[in-house]
Amino acid sequence: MPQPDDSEDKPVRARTMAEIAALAGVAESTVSRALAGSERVSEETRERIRKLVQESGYRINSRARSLRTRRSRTIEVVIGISETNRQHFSDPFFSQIVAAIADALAENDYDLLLSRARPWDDVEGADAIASNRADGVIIIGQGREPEKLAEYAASRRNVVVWGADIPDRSYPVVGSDNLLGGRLVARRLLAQGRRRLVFLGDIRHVEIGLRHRGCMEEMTSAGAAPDQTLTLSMPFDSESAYGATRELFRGGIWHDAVFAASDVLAVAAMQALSDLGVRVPEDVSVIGYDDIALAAYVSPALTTIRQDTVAGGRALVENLLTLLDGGEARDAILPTELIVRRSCGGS
Amino acid sequence: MPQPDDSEDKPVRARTMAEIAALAGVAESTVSRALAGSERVSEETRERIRKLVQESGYRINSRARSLRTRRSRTIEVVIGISETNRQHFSDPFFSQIVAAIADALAENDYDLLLSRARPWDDVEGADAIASNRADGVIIIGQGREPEKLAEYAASRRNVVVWGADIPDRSYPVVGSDNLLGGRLVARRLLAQGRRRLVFLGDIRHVEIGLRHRGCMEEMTSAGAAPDQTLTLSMPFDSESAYGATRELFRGGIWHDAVFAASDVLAVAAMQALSDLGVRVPEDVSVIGYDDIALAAYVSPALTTIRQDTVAGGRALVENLLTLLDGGEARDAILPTELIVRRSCGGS
DNA sequence: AGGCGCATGGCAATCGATTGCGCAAACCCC
DNA sequence: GGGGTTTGCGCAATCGATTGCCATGCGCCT
Repeated sequence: MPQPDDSEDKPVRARTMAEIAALAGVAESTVSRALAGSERVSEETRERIRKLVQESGYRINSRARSLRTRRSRTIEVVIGISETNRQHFSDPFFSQIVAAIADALAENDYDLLLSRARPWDDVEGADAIASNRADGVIIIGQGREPEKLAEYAASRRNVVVWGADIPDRSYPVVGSDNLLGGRLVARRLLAQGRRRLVFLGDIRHVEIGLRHRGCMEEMTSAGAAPDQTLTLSMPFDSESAYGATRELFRGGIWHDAVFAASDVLAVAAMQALSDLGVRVPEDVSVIGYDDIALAAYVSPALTTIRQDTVAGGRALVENLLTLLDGGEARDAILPTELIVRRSCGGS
Repeated sequence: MPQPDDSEDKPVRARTMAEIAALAGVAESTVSRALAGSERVSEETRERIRKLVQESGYRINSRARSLRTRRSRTIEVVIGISETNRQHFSDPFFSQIVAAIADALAENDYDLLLSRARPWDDVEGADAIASNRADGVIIIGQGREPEKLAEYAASRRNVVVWGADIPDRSYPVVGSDNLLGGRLVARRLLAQGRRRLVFLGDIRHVEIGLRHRGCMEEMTSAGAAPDQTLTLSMPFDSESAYGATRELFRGGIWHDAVFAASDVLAVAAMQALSDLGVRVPEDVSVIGYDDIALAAYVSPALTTIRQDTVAGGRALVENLLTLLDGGEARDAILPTELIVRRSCGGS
């Protein structure tokens, strides 16, 4: 018969700070301070408590903690692009930037809450949606209704946005120079002698609109007749781009260049061209936007505008934490660079 | 001079339930019940409170709520694959499945917390890591140390895992049949007359190991000499796969097929082959695993084993919620299917 | 020996919402 | 009009950690 045993190796599970306190023979407040590393508790006591915590597998209850401290060390990330559904989160560009944000947050000991809805879309659902769950919000993309975003952000000092530096915004932004990006694309295509462009993407999205405008302005000022340019509006998915491209080129090759608003669209367009026997880049040049990881690995490799997601994620997080700290955020327009690869005749 | 105005259109901001209660002239408890839709509060009062909540822009403080209710309606998602860093979250496969999980959770009004560390990696950092922040945990991938995962999960009833049905596990799994997947790949390659295979991937990962084993077994039982097969171990990133493939084929084409543990690796391998002037699929067949969105759009289109992320995400969430509800989870081995495309000579 | 100061640690209020229990008003019936 | 039910609400404890302020004990100085 096993005798009751009070030896030290018995692993006592502790669930609350009070239990740890009892174990250590001190008050709850002391445990709290010890765990916070306060100088008010002697090094010796701190060490004893730390050990107890280890052994008992105790974990601070972060809900109670953040109720009291009014901070949760959690940041909410919202993909603002999609109007109809959330699936576009699976676009590699978005997941790359979310990953970058996650890493930057982790370095600062923050957690990342992936939001299921844009906070300014007032849900009519009778319930009051719970909130106060994150200390700050990072919004990816200004979407098609920047006014709503601006209104939402106007009353808060804990919102930063990945997007473009547009007028009337009420929040700090980090992003690439979309106008310049569009220009760079146009210049490259013009240098190649291409003039009959197809633009793929929904220009109602602020950033896409700017890319489009930059490209158009440059084309026009170079003397290309605007009516040689076709703009195909479409959502952010491969299927749409594939279908539209195929439809367009089915009758023959009149256009000689495709500028897609994102790499995902560009890759799908190239596939459509390939399926139709149209050669890239000989017959048609294709340029994308984002420089997702796979861009370099498709065949032909995709020429694209690089958006530095790692730098972007870091800048977003830094700005947000600065804001939360009472400081001022600094907008960051990241270097915007054309990466020339085979799809437009590069090496 | 603006006169003080008490008209009803003055938007009173309320921050706590107590304030709403004061506004409505009832007790806090009544507000709580009203918002919860309790029958204990008259429809009339409920309506009045609802209206007040709307006008005042009040949001329930979810921290206080979940402290009290002991549920947060939040699920933590952990990418268990990477041993060294977290960057692999940007692998399209992982982001697809995270997206699917996010959607399934949203349908059930749960939030998704993206974790920065695997909970069983005991951080030696002196601080007790906060916890109790999610009601349940979804782990993607069993990683290279399934025992640790098993130990972690053994003591809880709120963990589900995307992975393989291996012995000694202590948690429900959802996943594809990796062994069968490997077999299907081998059969296809054998049918094509390919016998000199290269396997790309880290077989220490449980799932990868099974894919590898299935493939090997099938090859061997078909009489292919095992020593004709080369296994290249590597992490989950494009660069490694590109480099290793290039290195291997630089000297000439001896192997006639590549089976990569993931599509990302496969695409990179194809790029390396293409850069070396090796033709796919004429000289070398390439098959991947996952069927990420881009697989159909690379050129040549990638043959691969499809993992249904949408069904998987849904199954994971359903199982987890069932567990949380006190029910029993049902392991789900999803249909495992070879999608034949050009990269192995398909249409 | 008395007094002062510092180092440690405990008390209790607090964060905001939830909920078991009990009370009061209203309504019914006889 | 009185007793018994409903119906609708309020009281107060509770979830677990944090923190301002006070209390205790000890060493040290004069």
